[in-house]
Amino acid sequence: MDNQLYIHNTLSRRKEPFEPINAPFAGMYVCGPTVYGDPHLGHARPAITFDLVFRYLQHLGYKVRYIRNITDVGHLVADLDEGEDKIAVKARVEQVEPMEIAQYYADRYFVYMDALNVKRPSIEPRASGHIIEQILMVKQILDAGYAYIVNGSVYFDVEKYSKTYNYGQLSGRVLEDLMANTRSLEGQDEKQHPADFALWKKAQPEHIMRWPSPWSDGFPGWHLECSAMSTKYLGEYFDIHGGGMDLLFPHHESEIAQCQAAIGHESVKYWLHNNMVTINGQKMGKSLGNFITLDEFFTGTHASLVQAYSPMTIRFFILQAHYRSTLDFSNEALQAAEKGLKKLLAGYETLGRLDPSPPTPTPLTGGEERLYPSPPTPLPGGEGRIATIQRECYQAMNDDFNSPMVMANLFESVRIINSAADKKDTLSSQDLELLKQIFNTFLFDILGLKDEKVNDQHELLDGLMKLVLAIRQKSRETKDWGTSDQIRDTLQKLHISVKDGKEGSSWNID
RNA sequence: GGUUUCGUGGCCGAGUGGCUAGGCAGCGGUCUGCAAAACCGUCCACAGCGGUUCGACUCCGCUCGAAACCUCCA
Repeated sequence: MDNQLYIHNTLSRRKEPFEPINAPFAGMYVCGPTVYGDPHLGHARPAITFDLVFRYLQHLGYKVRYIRNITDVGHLVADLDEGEDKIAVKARVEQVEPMEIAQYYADRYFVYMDALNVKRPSIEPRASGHIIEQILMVKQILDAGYAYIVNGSVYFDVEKYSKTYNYGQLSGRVLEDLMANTRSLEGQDEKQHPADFALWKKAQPEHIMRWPSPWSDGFPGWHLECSAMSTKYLGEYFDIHGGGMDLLFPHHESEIAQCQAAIGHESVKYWLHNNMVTINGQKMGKSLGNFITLDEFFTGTHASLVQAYSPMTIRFFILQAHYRSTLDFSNEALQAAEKGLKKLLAGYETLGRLDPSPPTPTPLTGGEERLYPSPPTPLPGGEGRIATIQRECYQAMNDDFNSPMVMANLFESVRIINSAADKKDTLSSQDLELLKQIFNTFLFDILGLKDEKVNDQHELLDGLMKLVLAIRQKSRETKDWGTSDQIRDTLQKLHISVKDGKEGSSWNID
């Protein structure tokens, strides 16, 4: 069995064996949110994707330091006033401190990511808290000769850089093409070359967010924070850098250039990029205004939503697609996710109630008349069948985190569990143990899904329900269907479903 | 225009050179006081046209269509 984890490296555009630089330690940096708006479905995708990576690496025994930044300095806005800070714009509109806005939305982000059962990263550094490190890196790049100063701003010299290094190695871009296709605002621009980008930007008088530097009172450039903070916390060469595909160019390309220029060598071994969530075939994003916030999903308060969808439904929905594929939003797809998740969780509950079958002779299969007793042959599959599922789950995860394949295997497990519950299949105590282990490992620990209805009152509720169902059972035995149905209907109104089976009634919170 | 990628059944989505992905929905059964759930069976597929091959949905080429990036965006 191949235990090697393979991950798709955007740099090489192929799957490569994951070999940490400094095992058993592994370092991972992921581009986090710019906190100037409520988190939407698009934010959930990278958070959950790299949560999956984080969880699996930990499961494999790596000691992972996972860094996800909070961008609270803001980026330049091109379509508004030149050189203005995104967060500053919003702050003026709402008449509050810019950092207050950042704090508010950062808090919101944490709350919604917690709801999605996304584990908190090891460190969540803020750009505003690392101005010194960023200034230091600008100096390093200046010293190395790959930047120039104009009117208090510092720009990265892409043209010079590309004479020695390959600017475009990540995105497959060619500098000449970038030249030919960047056509706007060249006259008033301070840049020597259209492809150059800011490392430090002098603040305009109305610009609120600003810090002193050797060059001007200003703010760091678009791409610098990630280079500075990843280097600070993970070192000059680390394992994984992740983010959305939309960040590939120019953000990540520029990060590579910055680190190369400042440090003198590559800084990232594996680049991972998650694909976009689409809506009607288009990217769901801030700029298009077609995003649906997580809050709107959880409460069902958005014109496009026919109902509310729970955090775990959203998580399931995202994990049922491979992270490098686009994922199309629709109510139908989310409802399918909701039902699928429910089925998996119900399967796990059923598993907990199953008694191991004694080693019985082969049950009557086929129904043909038998002239003599059949020998006690092992059942089809037997214990190897469960072990195969477990192995395939690992193979799926090892194949670039193929969560949809893991889910398919879990559904196969549910089918087996339900068959056993229906007495159409038998499972040994070892089978049951292994199944429990598979669910705990893959469904709960690695995929990070959980049963949302479990709460502190569970024991009390359980006791009450046993009582209620015992009373109902009595009424059923006397064929008092009126009482029996009254109990069931009333419980249903409280969102508790009662199901009558051969072995008595069971209940479930919807 | 350039770069990157994609086009799978009613919907969402895996995957592979020859063997059922899976979920949801549909249909037919079993079970059941009724219901729900579950189980069994079943329908619907690989954009189009060429090429390579004993054989392609899977490789190659072209055509058509779509997306992301080239400006802040997860």
